[in-house]
Amino acid sequence: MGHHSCCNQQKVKRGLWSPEEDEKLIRYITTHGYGCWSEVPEKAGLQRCGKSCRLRWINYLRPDIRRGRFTAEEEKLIISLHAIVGNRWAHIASHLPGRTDNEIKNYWNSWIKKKIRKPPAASTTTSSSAKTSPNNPPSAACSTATSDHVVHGAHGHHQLHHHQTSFGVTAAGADHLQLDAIINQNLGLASLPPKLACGGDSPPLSTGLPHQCPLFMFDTGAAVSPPSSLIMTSTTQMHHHHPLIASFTAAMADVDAPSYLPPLVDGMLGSLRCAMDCVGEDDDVTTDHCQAAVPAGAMAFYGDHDHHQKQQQHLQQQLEQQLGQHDEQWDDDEAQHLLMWDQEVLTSSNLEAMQSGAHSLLFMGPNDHD
DNA sequence: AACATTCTCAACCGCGGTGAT
DNA sequence: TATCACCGCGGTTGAGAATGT
Repeated sequence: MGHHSCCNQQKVKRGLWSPEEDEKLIRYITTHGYGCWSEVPEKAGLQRCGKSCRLRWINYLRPDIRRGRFTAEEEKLIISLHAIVGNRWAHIASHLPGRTDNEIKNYWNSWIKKKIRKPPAASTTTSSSAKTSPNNPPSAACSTATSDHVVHGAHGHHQLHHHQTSFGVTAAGADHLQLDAIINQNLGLASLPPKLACGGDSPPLSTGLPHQCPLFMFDTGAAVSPPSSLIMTSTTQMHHHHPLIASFTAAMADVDAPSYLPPLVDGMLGSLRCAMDCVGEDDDVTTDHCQAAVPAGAMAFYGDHDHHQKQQQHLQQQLEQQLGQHDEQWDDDEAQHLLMWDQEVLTSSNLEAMQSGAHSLLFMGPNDHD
């Protein structure tokens, strides 16, 4: 194992930090700040590299660090955010004040490890045999899969696979979407068709998890064929009590701070502004109508949108053609809640343009801001 | 009690992005 | 434009703690 390029010097200490070292670092940072980490070790009298000092400060010594177990709300937020941004721990951590990316990453990895270790047969049994140590996330401890399906994104199609492989096999070469699928399975979601996985007719879960699934995400394309991902947000089961709402309402209120938003929607700020304007202008649309929010920072707006019915029907056909490579019937009630990408009127041609030009498509609930 | 196994989490590594020169 | 140094991030490791046998 080599050393950092910044710490090739002799006498650079490695390994666990001693209380004395911590004290030196804290004293230095609190009096001088940390403008240049490479200078910190020398000025603080530490035989560490700057990188190590930075890590120690950020992950452990920061005064605003929040330690202790993750709350249920934090867990839900992590799950939802991970479904959107994947292993972008720093992004996820930015939504959890006082938590570090390292902490979240460790938490997630240990959780996933537990899931992978579970034999497939266990997924059809009750959770009574699951370890219920306080270390286990509730959602993991109560993960009684109700499905034998795993959703994979592959080569332009989303597919349902009967669960014939162990989690270990599935996860071994998996990207985060596959892991999501595993998780979703364990949340009892994957038994539904992907496009309806969050649908209003999904039965309440008996897992103790909120029965309103905030979102469902699946990969529809190979890397060379955008969109690389689609996020389907349910409407009927989302409501404003979801913990994500508060988080992203705050984000919406500060759309000039794009760094707050995950990159997935960095390019969507125009749409979001438009959506916010819509809320402001339409008296019939209250915050209670902003029933859905996904971690990507999008919102679904509810309201009277009869005049969009034809557009939606047309969109439905398009989606059925382009997305519906499987047998399930499109649910009209669900279709009611599918729209819409920008302030543009949706046509088959601009839908195609959207799909060819966008890295990701985010379908939100119907709005009527045109 | 002793040993084995599993879990937790702090720390390290290497890569990519960015800004200065 | 190329190079370099630095920073931040995600992946990984490994020591110690906790738990199981």
